[in-house]
Amino acid sequence: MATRRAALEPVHRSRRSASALSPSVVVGLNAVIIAVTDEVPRVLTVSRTDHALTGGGRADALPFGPLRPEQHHTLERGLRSWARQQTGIRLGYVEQLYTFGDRFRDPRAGQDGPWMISVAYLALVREQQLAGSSEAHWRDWYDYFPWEDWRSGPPALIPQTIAPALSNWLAQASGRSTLHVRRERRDIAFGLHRTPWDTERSLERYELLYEARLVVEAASDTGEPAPQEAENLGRPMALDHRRILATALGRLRGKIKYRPVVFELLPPVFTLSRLQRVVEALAGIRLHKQNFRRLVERGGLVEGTGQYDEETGGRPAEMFAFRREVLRERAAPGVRLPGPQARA
Amino acid sequence: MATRRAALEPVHRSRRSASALSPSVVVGLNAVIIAVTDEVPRVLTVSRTDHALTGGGRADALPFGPLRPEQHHTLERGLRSWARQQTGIRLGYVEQLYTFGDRFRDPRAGQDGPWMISVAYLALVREQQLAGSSEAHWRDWYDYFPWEDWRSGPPALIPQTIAPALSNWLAQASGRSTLHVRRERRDIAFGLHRTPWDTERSLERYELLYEARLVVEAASDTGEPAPQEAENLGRPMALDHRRILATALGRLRGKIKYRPVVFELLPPVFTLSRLQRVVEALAGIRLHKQNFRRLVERGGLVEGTGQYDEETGGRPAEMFAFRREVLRERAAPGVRLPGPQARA
DNA sequence: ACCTGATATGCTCAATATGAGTATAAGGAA
DNA sequence: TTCCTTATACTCATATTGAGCATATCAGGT
Repeated sequence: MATRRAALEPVHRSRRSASALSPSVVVGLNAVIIAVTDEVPRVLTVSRTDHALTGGGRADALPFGPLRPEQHHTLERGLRSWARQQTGIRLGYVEQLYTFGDRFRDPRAGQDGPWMISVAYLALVREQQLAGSSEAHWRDWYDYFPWEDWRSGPPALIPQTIAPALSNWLAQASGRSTLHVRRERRDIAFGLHRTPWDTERSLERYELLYEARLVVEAASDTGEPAPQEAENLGRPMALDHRRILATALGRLRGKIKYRPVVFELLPPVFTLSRLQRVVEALAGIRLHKQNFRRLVERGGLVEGTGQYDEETGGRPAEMFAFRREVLRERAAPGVRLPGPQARA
Repeated sequence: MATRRAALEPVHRSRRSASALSPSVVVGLNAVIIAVTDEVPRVLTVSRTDHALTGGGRADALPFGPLRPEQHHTLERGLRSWARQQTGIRLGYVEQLYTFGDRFRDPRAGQDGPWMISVAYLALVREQQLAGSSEAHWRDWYDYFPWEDWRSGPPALIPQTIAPALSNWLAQASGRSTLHVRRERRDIAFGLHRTPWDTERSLERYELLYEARLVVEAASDTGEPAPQEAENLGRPMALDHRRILATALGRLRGKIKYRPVVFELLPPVFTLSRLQRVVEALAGIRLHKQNFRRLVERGGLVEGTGQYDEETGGRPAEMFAFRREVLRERAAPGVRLPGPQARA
């Protein structure tokens, strides 16, 4: 151990004092690549062995690679390069998401292991085939967060599994005030007790479940076995990748409301129904059709092209395109969601 | 040894090669600490020598320190610790802002110098005295961005200095399409040609000025002398700190609209006028008084306490307090800005 | 006591925007 | 034709906004 450490020192120290001040920091780059194909929002994952998980099996992971300062001129370019290498996809729209450093250390690396911080990015692409050879897969993001999909009403999972399990977690609170704090967090996160469901709180929800040890990652991080419920609470991912994905989900759900980013997920022309289905897929709720149309059309976000889609199976739908001029006209142009439709 | 190496494999191929792959990355932590004291939003700065600037003089900088993995258990705690050390202030509300890695390299370090990435945080505190000894100062953030303050109408700086300088920059565009792109960026960023002023685009504005070489930092980074206009376009900061501050400004302006963060800047009880002045200071615009009051009061964001402030110099104002229950009632509780008041 | 000048707080009203439908149009299939 | 399906148009009660006018309550001067 000691020798190993010593052997490493020179590498880190070589560049003068700055390095000596903060040794052994590895910067990772993670990509959350999102597309929407017929009603389902998908995330691009790669498969990788994760020793923390169930006996060294393979787990879903986000495309990832360490920052290489000599090659990557910027963080974002490094990210693009890794994404391309691991998935074959050339990214278009990319935005920085968050930098994770708090919770993630490889448990086996020990206290003096290298500190890893991950800079995560969100990328939006149009649906596309993957090159056959790669380890990459498109997966429904609701596989990871089944409680986030309210498109066909409130998921039964919440009253049946999550709420009871969280009540249990409440009961374990030590003092009166922790109890109160926990109850408030639970209610706000999951929309319990007359609190409305807030689509953007996906990260809070995941973190709450993690804290209550209800997702399998929490169990593997602590070494304790996962409780029964965890099996039903979504597909796990490697390391803290599901947390990163939850962050992406919340961010994207918020952003579509005030910036026209949905169009990154759509072809240049599309029907309003298709636009609506994409928004619904992301937000995880159903919207009132006529009002949605009124909002995007009269809001100047889209314009008709005069072409018609004959494949609808009903009356042909007009094809629309994003109306770029809206950027000049309105301060925060996005798909403001009209009140959610009552349950289907 | 071999076992250990294998165990780390998934994360990055062993410590040794990981370091070899990404040598010399220094992670810095920057704090943008904001307070509002009588109508002026302030940022906490420290003075530091900056060799890139005007012959090694001293420049304003944000509290900053490198991440020390051995000491700092999380990024945020590292940040708090540095902020405390450099300014004496113990931070309350803190959120991560952005990670900067793209533009900032110390010019003198050369190509193979250590790569520095900075994780910047936004902190909100109540107005408070600074310990006398420190190098820290509270500064009006509009000293750095004079064009951002629209509280007494559109700043003359924009039509008089910025617009002409940017037109000049437009003229230097090479092709027809770059010209078009530049014009659109300019108009949207600065609200020119019937585009509305968007308070949240402060980063875009700063970056545009930087690109057009109209702020002194741009000049020092390239080695060229700063053009005349740059002197009037805000007080400079060390390195890329003004960019970080511009990011903070935009983020905060956006966030007050959907999360009740303003209250972090206020004492537990306050008059509605004071609340309004704080919001106006941040947003940089004046609001319609009666409508503002209606919005926060009827929106359930605050509640009267029955106490009155006798110091108004007019009719005493009732003291209000943040109403925590709003978190349960509304999905995105914040100070939605009522339409800006017509110019004073 | 009575103005005047500040603020604070209340109330009105027209113009829009929203939520929730109902009605009609235009295709394909039985 | 008659259904069934999806698209698109129009309606209408209600809520939210933008913009002002009106009144209340203090301090200070006369």
